[in-house]
Amino acid sequence: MSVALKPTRREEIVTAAGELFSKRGFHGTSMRDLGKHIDLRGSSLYAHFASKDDLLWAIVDGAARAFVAAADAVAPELKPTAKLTALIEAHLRVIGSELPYATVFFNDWSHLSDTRKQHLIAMRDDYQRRFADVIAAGAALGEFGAVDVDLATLVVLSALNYSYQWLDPDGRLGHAELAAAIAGQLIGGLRDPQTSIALTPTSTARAK
Amino acid sequence: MSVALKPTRREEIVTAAGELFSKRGFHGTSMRDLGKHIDLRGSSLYAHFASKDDLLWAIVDGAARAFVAAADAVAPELKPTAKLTALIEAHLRVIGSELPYATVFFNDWSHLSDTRKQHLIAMRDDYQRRFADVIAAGAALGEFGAVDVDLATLVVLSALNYSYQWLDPDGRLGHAELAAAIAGQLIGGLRDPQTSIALTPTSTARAK
DNA sequence: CCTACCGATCGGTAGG
DNA sequence: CCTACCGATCGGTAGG
Repeated sequence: MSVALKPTRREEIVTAAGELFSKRGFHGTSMRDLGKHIDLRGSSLYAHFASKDDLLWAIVDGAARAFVAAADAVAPELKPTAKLTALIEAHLRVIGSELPYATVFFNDWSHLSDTRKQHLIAMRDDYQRRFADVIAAGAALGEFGAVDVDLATLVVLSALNYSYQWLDPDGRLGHAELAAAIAGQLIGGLRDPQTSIALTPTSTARAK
Repeated sequence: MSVALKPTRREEIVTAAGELFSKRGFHGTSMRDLGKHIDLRGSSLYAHFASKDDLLWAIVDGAARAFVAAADAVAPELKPTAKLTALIEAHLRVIGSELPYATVFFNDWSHLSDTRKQHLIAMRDDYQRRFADVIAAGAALGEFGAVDVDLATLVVLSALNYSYQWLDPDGRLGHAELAAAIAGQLIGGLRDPQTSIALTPTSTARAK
């Protein structure tokens, strides 16, 4: 919440950690490396975080909460198409506006301690259900076709999540245009999923 | 190619590294850890690989080649819709059949040495172009709508790539069904992208 | 492929 | 927030 002016030392640490972890990975960054970036001894970081895992958790949990908060801000009374559009826009906004944190979130969540990993998975399942519910409602109302809701949800969220790899806040398209185009494409796929074309049996050989 | 019987020691190492790196990450796995899993001292691994980076490269380059080989096996004369379906199926087949390698490919490619990273990015750009070309051809022929080709390509490949996180070779759906459903959804989005709905200005507050 | 070893570095603590 | 330090471990090499 308080971000703009006079970041606390703790915030400074989290910001720097977000940048370093996102570039070199959690295990590829040492506490000493991190300290150097904010003129602090590595050992002094432990006055603010009891462990490296706690620091990772600050980032990952913060990102998870940002996703939930953005989805919470979507008007609940919207019809499925409009609601899914808003959810997609919100999701992309969080990724785009907090790219280093989003990168750490997606790349390094698996290196959290077991308890926290479980906690995070529960949060993710909840979050995912919001998308699934909207897609199911859209299918029920005829706004979307008769899709496999769980699979369709995974496809939509996959397309959104992987965008942390290529989203460019300073890119050719502004956020609104980008989000609208992506939402349009993903929702088009829900409205009119194509029935499968018989696949020619391509190479049956395993590639390796 | 030679996989079924009597793996060489080198293959054994790569297989074990694929499993460990995919679980704990490249920097989270030590050469000694790896050695233990195949009854070898960590130092003995250096008789087969000159460096840990070489070992990561064996995995990542192998996965990259598998993607290219699978795409090469797609009949070139197919019309855009059928061709894109086949490309999607091929991409998912590589991920699903080599899940640990695919996981390392997507999670740890950024930890390669700079030269190799550059090499890999060039391969990826080539590979990506195959998808972009088919989508552009489809748009030109009217099989697809007038999409932003580069963006539409990123959305399709993002949806496919992130699937390494949840694809389950022993899951509810078989590979063919799964691939057909995913391809149907993604191609539906290219055929009939929805024009954007005016977005209500949801929370303008940054989430963090 | 092993033993023995290198210098460097790791996450973290004690005690101020 | 620092100095000094802990035991453990890292990637990698020498020499067989």
